[in-house]
Amino acid sequence: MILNLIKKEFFLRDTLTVAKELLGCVIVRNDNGLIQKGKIVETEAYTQEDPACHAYRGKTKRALTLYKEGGISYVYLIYGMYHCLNFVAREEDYGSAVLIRALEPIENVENTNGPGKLCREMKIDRSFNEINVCSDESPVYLLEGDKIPEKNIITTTRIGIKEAADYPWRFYIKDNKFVSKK
DNA sequence: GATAAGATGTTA
DNA sequence: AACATCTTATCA
Repeated sequence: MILNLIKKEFFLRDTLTVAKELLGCVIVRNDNGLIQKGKIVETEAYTQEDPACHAYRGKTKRALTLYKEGGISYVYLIYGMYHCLNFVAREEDYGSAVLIRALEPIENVENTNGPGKLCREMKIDRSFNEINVCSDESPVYLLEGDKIPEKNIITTTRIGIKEAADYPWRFYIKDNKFVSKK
């Protein structure tokens, strides 16, 4: 099976659409020739109008990445010990991103059913912030994957936040064993 | 400069 | 259910 790189235009769309269509796509981690791969099975959307989003309070130093043009990564540290991997969506000057919450292992990965875990497993830290994920020259990039039928996509509320916790902006693949648990 | 809270994971 | 542990944002 030939897998194509995801084009930048993919990210320059509505954040919820990007979050939904990222399901089934493949994250590739190239660590000096060591290749790790995982299929995205769970995502969450965050936008500028969303009180739970880092970009909600404007262009702070950390949120600056979110306001850049889509197609790059956004990595931040949470609770002082865990990294979270996001992909920036929308055009320049609109702050939004899609949080990757869980992967299904494909190659050289195990136990990636949580945002902090998948970053630890793939050795992703803040030096991976703002990298282009639409090029196979990058240490982390994305490939087109299975098209997930609409009926197999579950839409529900997000996890681990207090603000706007009732937004149905979390998406995951139905019956997939690797989705993070409550 | 100080302080409070956080898009989590592990352990008991 | 508690805790580990530190960056970021928001005050003063």
